[in-house]
Amino acid sequence: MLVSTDLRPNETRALAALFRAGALSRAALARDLGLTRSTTGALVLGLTEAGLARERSDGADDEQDGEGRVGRPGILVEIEGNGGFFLGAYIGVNWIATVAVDLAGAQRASASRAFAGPGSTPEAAVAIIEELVAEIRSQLPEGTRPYGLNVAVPGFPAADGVSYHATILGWHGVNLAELLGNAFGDDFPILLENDANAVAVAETYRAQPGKDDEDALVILIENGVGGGIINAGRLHRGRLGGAGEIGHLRIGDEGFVFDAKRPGRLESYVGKDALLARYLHISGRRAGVDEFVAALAAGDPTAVATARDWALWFGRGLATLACTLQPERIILSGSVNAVYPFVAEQVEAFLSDFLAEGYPVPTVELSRVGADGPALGAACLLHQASLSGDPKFQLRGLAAR
Amino acid sequence: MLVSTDLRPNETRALAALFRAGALSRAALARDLGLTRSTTGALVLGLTEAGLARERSDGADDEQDGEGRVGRPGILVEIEGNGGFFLGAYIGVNWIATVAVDLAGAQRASASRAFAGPGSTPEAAVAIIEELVAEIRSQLPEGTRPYGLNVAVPGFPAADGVSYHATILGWHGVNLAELLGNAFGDDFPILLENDANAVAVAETYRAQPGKDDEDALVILIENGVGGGIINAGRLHRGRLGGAGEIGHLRIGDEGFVFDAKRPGRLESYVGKDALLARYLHISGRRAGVDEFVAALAAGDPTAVATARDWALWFGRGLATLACTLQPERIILSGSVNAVYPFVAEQVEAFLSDFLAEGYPVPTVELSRVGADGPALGAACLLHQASLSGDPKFQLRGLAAR
DNA sequence: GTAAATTAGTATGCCAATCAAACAAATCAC
DNA sequence: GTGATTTGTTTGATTGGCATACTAATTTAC
Repeated sequence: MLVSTDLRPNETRALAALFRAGALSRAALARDLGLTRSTTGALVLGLTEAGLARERSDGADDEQDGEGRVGRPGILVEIEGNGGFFLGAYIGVNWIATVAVDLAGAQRASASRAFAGPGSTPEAAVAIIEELVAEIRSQLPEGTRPYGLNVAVPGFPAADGVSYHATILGWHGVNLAELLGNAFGDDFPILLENDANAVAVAETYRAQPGKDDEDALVILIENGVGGGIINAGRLHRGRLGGAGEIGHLRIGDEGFVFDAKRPGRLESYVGKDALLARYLHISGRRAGVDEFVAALAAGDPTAVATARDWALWFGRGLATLACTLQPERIILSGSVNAVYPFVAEQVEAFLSDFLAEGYPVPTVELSRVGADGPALGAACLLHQASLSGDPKFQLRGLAAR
Repeated sequence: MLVSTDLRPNETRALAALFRAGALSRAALARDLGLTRSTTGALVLGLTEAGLARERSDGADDEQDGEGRVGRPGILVEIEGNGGFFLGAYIGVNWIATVAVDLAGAQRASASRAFAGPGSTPEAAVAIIEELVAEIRSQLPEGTRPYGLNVAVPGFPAADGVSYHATILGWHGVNLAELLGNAFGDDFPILLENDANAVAVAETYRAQPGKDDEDALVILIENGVGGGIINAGRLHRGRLGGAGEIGHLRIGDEGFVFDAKRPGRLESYVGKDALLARYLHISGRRAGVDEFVAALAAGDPTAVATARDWALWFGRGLATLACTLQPERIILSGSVNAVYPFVAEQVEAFLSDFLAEGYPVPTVELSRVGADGPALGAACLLHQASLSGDPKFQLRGLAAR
């Protein structure tokens, strides 16, 4: 009879090692885990029987630099994606999205729906998530049960750590965990995560095979400026998940848009509103981002001047953050990304000028993940928790008993 | 025959659990580790025989809220401090210090010596460390071999990750790891750590029993302003250990002391030089920190005005950092601490004003560890690595074979 | 005061995870 | 080809951990 069984510690460790490396021979895995080849052979046998790993058939052993090495070549073992699924969701201002990530870390299903965030109730959002989760679950192989659902929200828990504030949605003191718990019962564990944090994970989680200790800063620029911090491959949350709220970074005295209570903040210089307000101020033209970018591309001097001002403050902010956090990469996301290519040189020159000699200059890159970012990152966080051996997200496999 | 043997994974996990909790009964330890009581009993027997744990005799079971609980009371087991030692050193501008921390996390030995940092060679510093290490080793029980030496340095590795820059000592491109390796051979592993990072660890490592997931920001204020970031109880290093270099945070346009290349930085407003320069500007008096504090205590209006200006910019900087990192505690260290009590209210009012509603306000505290901070923190980092199961710092015990 | 309930610690037998050692298989170097 | 090297598997032995008892020490109920 086939039953679902919890994985033993070394099985989880083996999967984590396979995930890190992409694929490994049994012998290489044994070295990685500090076990003997015989033990590892048995381990891999157990994992394949449980449907969590498989021998790689395709393309032979191309990725491993096996060519030129003496001795019998190994058979690469990799994670079987269908071994498990992790759900992520995003409650945005305009839409709600859900995705499923498989055990191999690949996105396997997604579904989304328009949602008029401000003005809608949390209950309405949860109802939509419930429907979308049913939809993506139907896209997954028969009989699979996800390991959890992580919901990215544009807000933060209050000081009590439970009730959520999502100002941008007009929600205050909402117990989202309870609402979601009511909807999904005890099917699987449910988590909540700030959306900017989730995007940061989506942008960096396993961005390069074999590299899982990245230091990165992901910056989201819309009207507000938010961000997420990745330290050694792990999300830096801070006390309530609010670390990375760099919009309030005070870099000057006023700002392009003035805020009496908190003047001089980063977002009042580099946010979307701020950029367009500056353009209005210089050119007298009221434009959207697309129009502004078109003017910039056409060489309109007022647009160029606006972009230069913007780049100056943006560079200031990045330099400050680079000193404080010393990331390897800074990744930009949001609609203002369309402007960045026009000022990349200026910003990066400012950045490296500002940093002390010998200080590593981070690269500045544009987002790779698209609109699915928050939901994808939320799912990746579950994937990470499962492979790190967190007992709450303990992996399971099918075993003959 | 007694031989030294590596600990098995569960033995290390048990020690880590004992360290977190201070002391646990075998039954409580079993629950913590997810093992049965019988297994845990055997585990504890092994640890006590290996000289790494012991039953607590003193003061009975006071700390555990054992009173009023039904059932047979447990016998508390705690770490035997003599089970192992971790060495930390600090190369300062004026002195070199070394300390030893035992397996229970207690400081057990220290020795220091004056050192004219700028002008001295790295070789001279290493020679002094060698002597001081011999000195503190002689203070430890016979025959103990430390698990490692971690040296806190006022500098950072270059982009190559190896050669060190310590501008304040006048050292550039020094391969400290090699020099230390030559001095100590393969006696034990040797690490290097930035001094501000080490202080951050010293201030937070096991500050409260049972709490090991603190989010804190430690700020060092001398002429320069540096710092270290603790995220969930772990040091946030950034790419080369330079995270927390908040002195370059740009919070204004100029500064109390002007720096043409990087104007408006935090340290040009709140560093010791900046504070005293401001005082000179307002009062016309050239003073040291002690004199300034005396004037402040005496109610000298120019000193009060200076402190108010200082508090304003300091509050700005703290608010910015609190948003970015969301720490639970901000801990201040350095000679300027003497000024802080006079402006604590202003700074903290500014801080909570600036933070958004619902945002947790960090507490601001003054340093608890003294001059030994950097060396102590360096040693604590080794302690942490050992108990976290890092194979490089694998704990060992004596066992009959 | 005594009995019942509860929890801690230990002893015993069993299972299974791991190892060490040996062997067969597949490749490279010559 | 032959030898060297590395992989994967088999075998038997070891041991780490569990379930299940059992005894010990304390609180609660009566």
